[in-house]
Amino acid sequence: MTNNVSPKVFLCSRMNVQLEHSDKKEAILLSTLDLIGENGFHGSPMSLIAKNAGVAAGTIYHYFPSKEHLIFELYEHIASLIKERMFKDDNASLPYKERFFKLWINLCSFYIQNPNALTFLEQYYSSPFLKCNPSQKHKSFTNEMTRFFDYGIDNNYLKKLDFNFLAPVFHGTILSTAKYHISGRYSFNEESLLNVAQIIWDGIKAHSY
Amino acid sequence: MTNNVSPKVFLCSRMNVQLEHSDKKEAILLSTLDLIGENGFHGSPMSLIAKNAGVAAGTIYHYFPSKEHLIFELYEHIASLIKERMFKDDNASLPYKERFFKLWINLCSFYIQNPNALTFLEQYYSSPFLKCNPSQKHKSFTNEMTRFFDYGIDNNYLKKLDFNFLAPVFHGTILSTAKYHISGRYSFNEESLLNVAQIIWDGIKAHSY
Amino acid sequence: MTNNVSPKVFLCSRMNVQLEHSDKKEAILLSTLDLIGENGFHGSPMSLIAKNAGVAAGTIYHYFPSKEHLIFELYEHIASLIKERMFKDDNASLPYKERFFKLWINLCSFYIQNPNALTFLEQYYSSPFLKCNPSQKHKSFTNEMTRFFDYGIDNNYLKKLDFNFLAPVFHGTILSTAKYHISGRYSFNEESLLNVAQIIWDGIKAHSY
Amino acid sequence: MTNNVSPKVFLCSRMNVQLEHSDKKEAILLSTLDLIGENGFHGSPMSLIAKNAGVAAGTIYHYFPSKEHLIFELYEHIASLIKERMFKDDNASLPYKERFFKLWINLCSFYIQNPNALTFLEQYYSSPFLKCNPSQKHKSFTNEMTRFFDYGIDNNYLKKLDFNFLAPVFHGTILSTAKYHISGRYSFNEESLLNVAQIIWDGIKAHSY
DNA sequence: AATGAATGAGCGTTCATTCAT
DNA sequence: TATGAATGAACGCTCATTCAT
Repeated sequence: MTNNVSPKVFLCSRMNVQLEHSDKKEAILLSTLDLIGENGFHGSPMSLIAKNAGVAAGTIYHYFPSKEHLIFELYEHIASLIKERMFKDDNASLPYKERFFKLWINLCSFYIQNPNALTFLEQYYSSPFLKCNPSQKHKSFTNEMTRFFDYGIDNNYLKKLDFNFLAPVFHGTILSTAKYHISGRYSFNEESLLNVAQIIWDGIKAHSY
Repeated sequence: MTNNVSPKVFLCSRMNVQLEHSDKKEAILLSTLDLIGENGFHGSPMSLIAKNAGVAAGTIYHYFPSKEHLIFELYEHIASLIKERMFKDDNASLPYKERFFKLWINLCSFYIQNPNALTFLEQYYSSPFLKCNPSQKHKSFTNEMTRFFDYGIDNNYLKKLDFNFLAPVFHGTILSTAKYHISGRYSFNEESLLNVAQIIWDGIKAHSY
Repeated sequence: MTNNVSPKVFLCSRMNVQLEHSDKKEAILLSTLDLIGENGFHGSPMSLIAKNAGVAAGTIYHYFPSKEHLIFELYEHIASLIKERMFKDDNASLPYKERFFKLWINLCSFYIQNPNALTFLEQYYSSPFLKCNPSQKHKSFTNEMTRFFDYGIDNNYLKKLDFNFLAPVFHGTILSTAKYHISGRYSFNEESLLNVAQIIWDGIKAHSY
Repeated sequence: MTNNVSPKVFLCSRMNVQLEHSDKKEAILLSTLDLIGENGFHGSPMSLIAKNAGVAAGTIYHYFPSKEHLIFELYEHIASLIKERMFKDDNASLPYKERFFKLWINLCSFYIQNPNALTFLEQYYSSPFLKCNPSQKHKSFTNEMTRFFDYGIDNNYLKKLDFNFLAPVFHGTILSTAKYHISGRYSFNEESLLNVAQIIWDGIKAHSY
């Protein structure tokens, strides 16, 4: 992995971009991410989030109308971050294969560097939260991916595969790989991540390619 | 999908094998699965599990010493079921590729037919539950998969890939595909599942194959 | 102390006298005494009393209409036992001083040999149980003591003291001494018990005596 | 008795010394004392303690981490109070006999004026609470008494008696007398209390005295 | 007579949220 | 804006008691 900044600092510094209007709000979001990442929703009462953020419990309610909204807003932040990080050095002029590897590695590295973000997302997706919120951020992310895969198919880099086949393959392998790493079962480095991405690439690349 | 029995009945009928000594215990486990599948751990208080199972709250504690144990036991049941279902028609004398497709489809179909089981497992794995229990069932499942992949590599059906690369690819795509289906974003049928499995197969099969 | 039979066996054997019509009832009473002596009322659920007695929970209700009645009946047993033990070798023809020491030592020894009985009584008296039950056994015991003290006063062995002054002095020192012993703060033997009784005797004996 | 202030007000006013930082905390402690005094630990659920104190159930947990801690803190308060009250007008320059009577009467009066405190202590000592906490307060109280008795023996006011004989005699008679009074069997006034104390004094005073 | 599964009211405790300051 | 004491509904769990067998 090229980025060796510590996960929390990294995430924090990115958040500053959007949060600079209030140190407290940022502190609350980070505290929430930390705690949920470590202990899950169960283990993250508002009182602890407040304490961990260095604010009073009531203060959280100046920034977020409820715990549910706080979590939703954190989700949106992380979703933004993910999109930004994933496509940060993407460029349509690069070779397509290289772009694919970049995207795959970027996202997987992000999860590995920010395990709390991954844990949070897993909890978020497997909770009743999502059911009411078909987040705009998520759609935007999906659109970007659709465009990328369509481009690959249209230009004969990829097999003619439905996006709905490609998406789970792409994202599912990334998630599982990152979770494998985080769980400690295997420690991936850049080379081994490339090996996994290569499997996926071999699976989706056009035969002629 | 060939099996069109409703998920709950299916799961129930399999469970009978191990639970026939008590209708109540079975009802409690099924109620737990239903509720956690629908509402998560949060949304499944013991009182509701009891009500949903048609028993009194205290009755649960005749069968399970605590909510944690109830959930763990449910996990073990589902893990057993998964292993059984996945390998149910596997046979070393079949062509390796066919075996691979069978395994992939079996597991993915199980999740699709038992969405509550999938949701439950997702919650279970992303909770603090697993951290203390490196379940025997899970190890046994992993061993079986290791053997299957080793066999494929040794006999030159698969590329020489580390099991730690294969496992996330295999399981990650299955999970994501099933979740895609369950979320309603795309409705997979047997043919489309085969298409996804084909992607993975293309990614891992030996070049010579 | 002359009696060196183990406390439980002793208590048990005495109870047989009154309980021989049913081993189960006896077992339940003894189990109750044991558990309450060890763990208090809190720590003695009916289920545990049953288990400890080797019977089913429901069986207790064949012998006792409720936990409260069970405890009351146990109280009555112990109260009987105490009276019997205390006056067991009393005899109006013995020297009065000797009789006093015998009574004092008999009761104190009983408590020391049956710490569970003492604990039980302490709990019983400091519970809301007594408030409704001005037990007949207790009155009978009190009557006997009144007679003994009146006799001492009438015959000029004792100062002319109100029974209501003598009773707390007599019983209070016995209870405190036994509790001191049981708590382990000091290990009384027959000689040291006599020393304590001597203090009381010195306090109540007639000046002329 | 010289002090005829009502028990609760008296106890309350003394507690103010240590509790003035919070009316609620004081109210909770007093409510606990009242209820346990009346109904025992059993009959004093947190919900009732809260209601009786005029606070919400959850509020108790701002002041005490658990019911066990609440009870322990109440014990410590009462133990402090007892020591303070008992020795409040003691003075080494007074005649020893007078000091003895003062101490005996002070303690007995305290119990009589604060029957809930006595009931509470009885319950506390006969519960599994004490077993883990050989309270500092208790030791300090014991030390003070040891010093007092040693002084009496060294100066030939008292017989040469082991402290372990004197302590149960002293405390046992006080407890029993106060309980006799509280139970309503006999109504002690200052004179009759002195009569009881005189019995003890006659029992322990040096022959030469 | 004896069982023990089943009950459900009630317990100690937690925590999202409010509001007086 | 910020606090944190206060709230009370809801939780996981216990246990005296009942009753079909």
